Amino acid sequence: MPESRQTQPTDEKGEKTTEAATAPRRRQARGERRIAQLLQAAAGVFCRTGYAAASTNAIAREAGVSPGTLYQFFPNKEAIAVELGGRLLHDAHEMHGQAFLPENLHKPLPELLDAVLDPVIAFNCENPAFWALMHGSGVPGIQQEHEELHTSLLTRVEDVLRSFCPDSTPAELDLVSNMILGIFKASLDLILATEGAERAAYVAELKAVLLRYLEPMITEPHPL
Amino acid sequence: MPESRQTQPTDEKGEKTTEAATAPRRRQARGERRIAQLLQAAAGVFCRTGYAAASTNAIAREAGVSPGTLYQFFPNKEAIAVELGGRLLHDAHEMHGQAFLPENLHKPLPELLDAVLDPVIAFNCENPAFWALMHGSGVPGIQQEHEELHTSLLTRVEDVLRSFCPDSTPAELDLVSNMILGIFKASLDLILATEGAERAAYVAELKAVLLRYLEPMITEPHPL
Amino acid sequence: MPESRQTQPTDEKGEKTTEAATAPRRRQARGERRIAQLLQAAAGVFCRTGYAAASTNAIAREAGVSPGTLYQFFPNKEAIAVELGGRLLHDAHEMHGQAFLPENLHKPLPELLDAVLDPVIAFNCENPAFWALMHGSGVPGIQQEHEELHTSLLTRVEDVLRSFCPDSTPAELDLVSNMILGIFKASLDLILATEGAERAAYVAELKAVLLRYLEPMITEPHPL
Amino acid sequence: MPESRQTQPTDEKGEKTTEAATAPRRRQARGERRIAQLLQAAAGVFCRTGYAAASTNAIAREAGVSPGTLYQFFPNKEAIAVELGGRLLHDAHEMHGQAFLPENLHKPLPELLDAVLDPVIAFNCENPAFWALMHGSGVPGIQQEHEELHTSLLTRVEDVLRSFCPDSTPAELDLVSNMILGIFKASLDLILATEGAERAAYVAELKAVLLRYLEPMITEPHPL
DNA sequence: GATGAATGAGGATTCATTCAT
DNA sequence: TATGAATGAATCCTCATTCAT
Repeated sequence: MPESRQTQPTDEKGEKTTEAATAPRRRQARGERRIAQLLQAAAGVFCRTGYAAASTNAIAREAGVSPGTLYQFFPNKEAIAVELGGRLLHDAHEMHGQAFLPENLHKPLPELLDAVLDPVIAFNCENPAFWALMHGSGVPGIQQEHEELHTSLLTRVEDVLRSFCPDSTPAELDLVSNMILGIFKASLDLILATEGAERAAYVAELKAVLLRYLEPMITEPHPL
Repeated sequence: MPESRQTQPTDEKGEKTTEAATAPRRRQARGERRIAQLLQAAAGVFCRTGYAAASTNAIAREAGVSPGTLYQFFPNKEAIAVELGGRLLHDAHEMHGQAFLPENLHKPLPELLDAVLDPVIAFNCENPAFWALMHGSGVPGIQQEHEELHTSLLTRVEDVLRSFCPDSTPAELDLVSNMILGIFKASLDLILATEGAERAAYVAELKAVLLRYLEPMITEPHPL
Repeated sequence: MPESRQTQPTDEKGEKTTEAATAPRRRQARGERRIAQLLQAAAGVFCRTGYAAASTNAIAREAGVSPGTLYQFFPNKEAIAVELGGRLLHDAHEMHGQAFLPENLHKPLPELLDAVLDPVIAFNCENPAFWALMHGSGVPGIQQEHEELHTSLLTRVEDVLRSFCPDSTPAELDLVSNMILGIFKASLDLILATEGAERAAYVAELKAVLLRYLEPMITEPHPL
Repeated sequence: MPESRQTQPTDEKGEKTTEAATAPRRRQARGERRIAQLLQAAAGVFCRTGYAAASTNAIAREAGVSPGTLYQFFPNKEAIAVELGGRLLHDAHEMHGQAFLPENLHKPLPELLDAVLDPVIAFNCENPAFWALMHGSGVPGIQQEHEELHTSLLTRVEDVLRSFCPDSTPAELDLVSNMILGIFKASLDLILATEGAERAAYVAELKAVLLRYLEPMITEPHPL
């Protein structure tokens, strides 16, 4: 487990900013930097070669440190992926908060799709490692994060869906939400694999698919 | 390609073709069986652990033979995956031929979706290794097979699409076909992950998605 | 041990040339052919790759038989080399008998060198495997043959030498004979590595070296 | 070339060059020692079993380290042989510089032979692996070193020869030089296989052979 | 006798992880 | 802490040899 997670020794008392307190803090700062450096390197390597084929030595090399240093911060290879996944997951959660703003629920479907999908797509374009990691590592620790992510997203999608089709059974909601997520992921692959106008076209197409899929289900007339 | 495919050495004595030809054939039959056995074992291991994490020794063990035996028929690990992929690909191509029958083109969209999707889904349910292999092995030989499969499917989908929307530009056709394939693959994941009624529900949902996505594009009125 | 060496079941009585006796003989003949075929193949492979790097499967393939067949005639890889070495050794001994004819001892040195060296060189040019095998296999069985060959040659050379320098001590004889053999082997490498005029030049040079080396040692005036 | 040769990463902090530079240097020193240790072990194993039969595990065991350690310094088995050959080659070149001093050219032949042969023989007696490696490994990398060595020696011998027989054609020089080298190598085998007085006797005999072989060719009268 | 499949120990090499400095 | 050498189990693959047919 990375040191960054260790409960910092209640340093918030603020007193005694003398050497005895400054040195550890500086060290911790350096540690944070190292961890960030290592995670960024890991992100790059995972993206390029996938989790399984990524060697810890390669990650250390990419980060410009020795393998020993890597193991000073992470107990093993999986922990790196889990921590990286965790951080990205955290950012993703925050981003999802922005995307699924309650006020969006009252927009008509096309605008809601824009409001939700655009930031999610943007996030994934900026953090390609996220998708690469979550996809298929086969590692329990990450699998769990993936499921966490999936469940969280599923819940959010179901919430939106419920506001549009209040009469649906939970089973229906689950079914449709999973389809939506699946369609989204599939499109994300195409979006991440392209650039510029083509990418934009896939984004538009994704929205079209979802719009046409969902429109007939809407039972609750939305304002405007 | 396994070595057993080598042209059998035409015994020059020529006498007693019954006995002289039966023995080699029987031996070849044993080899064929071993190959099938090994490929089936490989399918299982690949399915469970993925290509990269699958060890040749594990495959041999699963097949109940020694590692040396495996290498009597396959020069290396990749060759196993390529041969397995090739065989499944072959079966897939045949199945696609059935699924995309020319006569299906004249059916209305819902029936066409049934006619095309049902056999493809059935095939994938019966050969889960196919999807696992084609997905992400990172191995050149399989990558190529995957692309071959993808291109072949893309072409077939485009052909269908063109008959429905003759006015579309090639770029549009390509875009939409890729979306269709993506949606199909995403749904396939869900379908393969479920069973019974739930699986059937996902199948139905997939058809609904495609139907609603494609219906507005139809420009060519189909009979009835 | 090859069957060819097994004491043939006293078949020389000559009686009963009927089927009961003919069949075995034919079988034995076939075995002899197989052995010759295998040894020839082994000679080729040993020549090309050396003993250590030569695989029994490669020898079998070169001979056009299966590995199992090879082991029907030879118990292991070494036995092939030993038998091959033994046969070549046998031929070499015969050839040496021709080269070291007693009458040659009375020729003047230059002619004696021609008489001895020419057939030996010819033999080695025709049987390059001989030299390759004898050289450096590291295998006990062959090592022994090599020593046998070496000793036999050494004795012959010493005999010649003694007739030229009857006053030499045994130690001197041994020393000089070893030098002569060494010079011969070194030159043989050069001779086998070249062709045509260049080869002839090396042969001439070898004789020159030996002539000049030995001439000053001659104490016994030879006739004519 | 072992990885340890990589340029040390110029620590950018620059402070305390005493401590900051000593630690890496010490580590590098350890690496150097390991490499030397491994090469010495390899020399022993190659000498005993030859290159092909030498296993990397055996070399590591002989060096008292784990197989992984060996691969920290050498990328593969061949690299060990090449590096070992390279180092010995380097030493040999230096030694040849001493042996073929220009001033030796003006000595009479017997003294020149002493001046040249004695150090070369001494070197080979002290580094028996050199000869073992250069002889017959079949590995491209070493083959090349062997040829390099051979060419270098050939050139030096031709130079000496030319000063003695200025009228010889290049072809003659090449022929004779190759013979000289061949005789030398053959004698070296005998010298390395013996000890004490016997070894000295072979050395003397080698000189006698060369002296008698070359004397008649001398056209240029040397001083004294 | 012949075949070729089967065996399994052994060899080269990699890589996650630990340790001395 | 940082380093990079050290470890050794695990992997892919080879090949001499045996066995069933």
